[in-house]
Amino acid sequence: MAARLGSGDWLAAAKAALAEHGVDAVRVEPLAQRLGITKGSFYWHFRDRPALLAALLEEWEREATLAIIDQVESAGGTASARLLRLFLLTLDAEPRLERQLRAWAAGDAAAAAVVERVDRRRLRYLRGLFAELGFSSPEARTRAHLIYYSALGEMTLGIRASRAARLRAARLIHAMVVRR
Amino acid sequence: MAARLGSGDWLAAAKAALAEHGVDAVRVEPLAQRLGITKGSFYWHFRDRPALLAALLEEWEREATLAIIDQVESAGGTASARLLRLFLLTLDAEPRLERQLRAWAAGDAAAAAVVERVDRRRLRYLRGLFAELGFSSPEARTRAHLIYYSALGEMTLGIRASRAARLRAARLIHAMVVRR
DNA sequence: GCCGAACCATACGGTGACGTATGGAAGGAG
DNA sequence: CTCCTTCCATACGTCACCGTATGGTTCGGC
Repeated sequence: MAARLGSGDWLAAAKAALAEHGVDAVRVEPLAQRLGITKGSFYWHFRDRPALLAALLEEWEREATLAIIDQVESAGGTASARLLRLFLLTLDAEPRLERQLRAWAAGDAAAAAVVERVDRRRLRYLRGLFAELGFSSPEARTRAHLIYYSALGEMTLGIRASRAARLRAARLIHAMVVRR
Repeated sequence: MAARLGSGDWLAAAKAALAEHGVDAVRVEPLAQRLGITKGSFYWHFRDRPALLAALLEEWEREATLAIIDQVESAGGTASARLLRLFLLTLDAEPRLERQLRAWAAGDAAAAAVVERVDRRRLRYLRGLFAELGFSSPEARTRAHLIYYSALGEMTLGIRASRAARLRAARLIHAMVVRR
């Protein structure tokens, strides 16, 4: 069943390797071994390793922007409620991919460009929410940064408290950042 | 003049390579070429590449904790003033090393342990400042996290506004986080 | 049942690094 | 001046991976 595989399988394996061990583990021959196949398959589906990495970046850029924001927008509610919902969602988000992508971006211009675009889009969305709450443009900007940094920090830092503690912290931060 | 060099020169070169291009660029032979010397020298001063990386980690752990905190403590002032001073200092801090070390930590357990220890120490210090301001323990904890995440975000994210804008943002964040 | 296209295996040459072995050179103690 | 230590150069063997070449295998359409 599904003895043959397509470029999608390679991408999935690459994504898994990236999330677990970083971009440096996304190598053709190890992936082939992991897939129980030879690299002959890889060079049929992809031009070379850079092409795989580019595809990986492209896929992440698409997902990273839409995934959470869409989920929040479709739920609706006041700007403040959406903000809290958004923040709480990041508590349960899988941080490994996000983390490894930022690590990748530290040493690679293409990845850095993608991460920067994603950051900009997410920040723009957050600014919009604070604008809805009536904050002036620079105020909205700063508060957007503040809550975004917090979410990223919670996700990417090694220090992780209990879920209960993080939940309490999230509510407190939300209250501070929404308050006039 | 100083034709011969010691392990310190290798460490310095390694540190520069790390800051510029990440841990992956800290390789023996490229460093040797950059130093205008051969790797025969390296394997005299260091056991192997892991030993160099370990030394790099050790040095950073020492500097990263002391450097800023000491500077702030020696200046004195109220807890709030020290907090603001600390935050402003990070605006001019060189973010590349910090950034690359976190990237390194994403794929290496030893580096991750070091970064986590550094984070813990810095957070402990921040918690102390908020405790001085009279915040309860969990409140102090959350506020410490909040301001730490912000500083890290400002340092490590690709998006960097003008210095004036960042300064304004820093003051605003400080005000929010200090307010009861 | 045949054929072309899609897919995979195998074998190869090339590259950039690692670490080792061994033989100098340079510099100070005596 | 000599000798011992410290430091560096050179040459080598190895390894992991890249990308290519080429030949096999499977599958859908006819």
